[in-house]
Amino acid sequence: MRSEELPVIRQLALFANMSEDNFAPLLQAAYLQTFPPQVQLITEGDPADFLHVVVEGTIELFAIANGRETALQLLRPYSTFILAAVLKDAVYLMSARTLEKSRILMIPSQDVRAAFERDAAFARSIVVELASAFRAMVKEQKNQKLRSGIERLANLLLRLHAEQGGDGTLALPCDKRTLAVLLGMTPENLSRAFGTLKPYGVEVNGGEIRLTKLRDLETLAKPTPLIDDIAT
Amino acid sequence: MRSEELPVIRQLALFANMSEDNFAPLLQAAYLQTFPPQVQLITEGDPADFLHVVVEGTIELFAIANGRETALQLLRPYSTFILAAVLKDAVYLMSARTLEKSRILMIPSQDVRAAFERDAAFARSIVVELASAFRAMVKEQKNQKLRSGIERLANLLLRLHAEQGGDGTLALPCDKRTLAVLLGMTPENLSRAFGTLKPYGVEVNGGEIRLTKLRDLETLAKPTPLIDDIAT
DNA sequence: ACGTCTGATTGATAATTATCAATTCCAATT
DNA sequence: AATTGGAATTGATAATTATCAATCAGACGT
Repeated sequence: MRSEELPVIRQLALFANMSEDNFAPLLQAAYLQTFPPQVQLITEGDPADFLHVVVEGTIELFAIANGRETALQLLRPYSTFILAAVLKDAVYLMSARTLEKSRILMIPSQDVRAAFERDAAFARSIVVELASAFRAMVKEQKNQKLRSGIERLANLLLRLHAEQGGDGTLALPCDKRTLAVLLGMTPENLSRAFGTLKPYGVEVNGGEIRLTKLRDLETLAKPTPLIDDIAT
Repeated sequence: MRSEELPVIRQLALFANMSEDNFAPLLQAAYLQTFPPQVQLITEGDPADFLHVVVEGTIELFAIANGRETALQLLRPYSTFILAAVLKDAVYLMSARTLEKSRILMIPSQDVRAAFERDAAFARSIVVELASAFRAMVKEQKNQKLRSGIERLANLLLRLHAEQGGDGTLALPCDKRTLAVLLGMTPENLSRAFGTLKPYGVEVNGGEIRLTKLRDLETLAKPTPLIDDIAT
């Protein structure tokens, strides 16, 4: 793999502390590919052949059972995904598709596992990444089981608002259909939830949202760092 | 720490491949304590000072927000918990309490992190353990978002049944109140769900369950390895 | 055996969420 | 400008789940 992205990849938390001797062969074996929107990259149940890194675009992790589909996570640069399956040499538990044109770095699983054995700094980064992913899942679980749909939406809006500068406006990261399944509700209910939030200063204009009564919205949402902080 | 459990602890997947030189000091710093039922061991939001290992008994991981409480996991020997918080040196995201008299091994966080740095085999075990925990959370997320309450109960019964020998009977691992919140429903609804499952051969007698129409129950539950297999 | 307590169940009702159908909106074409 | 197709919204209704209240059952101690 050769590309102008190499320096930025090198700087990712996962690779930053790796020795050059171990980084170079890892990337040599990797592919950097661009995919159009709505392409399914991986399918749950398949063996995990590659560790994926989102370099550009948006990826949706989703799962299907009983004819129902749900979204589990939305990934933006620079996130890895299915690290756990790669490390356990197991099958994928989630499927992944591009939501927009996306560039994905794919590193063969065995190379990742080999580098883990050889490079202690990489091993440390892997563990931090994995622990973070675990904690994100725990938070999502709490979000899902302890909050109503409206509360989940309110908190998501507050989080996006904060992430995007906190100037009173925010842009939704995907279409509302995907947002709905991500929040664990139907598109129809999401529409109604936005309606319910109108008295709390939520003005919707397509994918652009204005929050005019932050205080009120926060009172409703009751955000807590133990669910809503990305970092911790 | 001195005890007759030392050999069995040594055999746990997490420690089995560790060098004796690294294992001994890790356990020297650890505590093995017995707790009565209904004791809260850790509280979400507190800094993660110890890695916990259930040596005996049952532990419930739970979380509270908005005045609601939910159970996230039930742990039996020999499971570790809050590994992620320990590795990230972060606060607990979940609280833990004993459900019955339980013996817990507690290893100071910094010793775990130090051993991770020093012992490559331990590092590998940690990663496998963490990856497994992550995948368990993903499965639980899918279980929660893709299934109705009755389906979740049906699948849990099938899983317990298989774990306990598959002879047509099974014992619930905790009281029904805890079981209900674990399944993401109210105790009242769990009662009714059991009622709904009666035509599918589910006979309830306190915590003892008989499954007399396995085929029918499986048709309803539609279990899938991508949610219900512990191992994968 | 008796009361007492907690957990479990049942009934009645309300709140939440899903489903189905029908528009409406909007952007991309022709 | 008209057309078209997908997304979004809205309305009507149903299913699911929660809540509140009351009762019941069993374990426990006296």
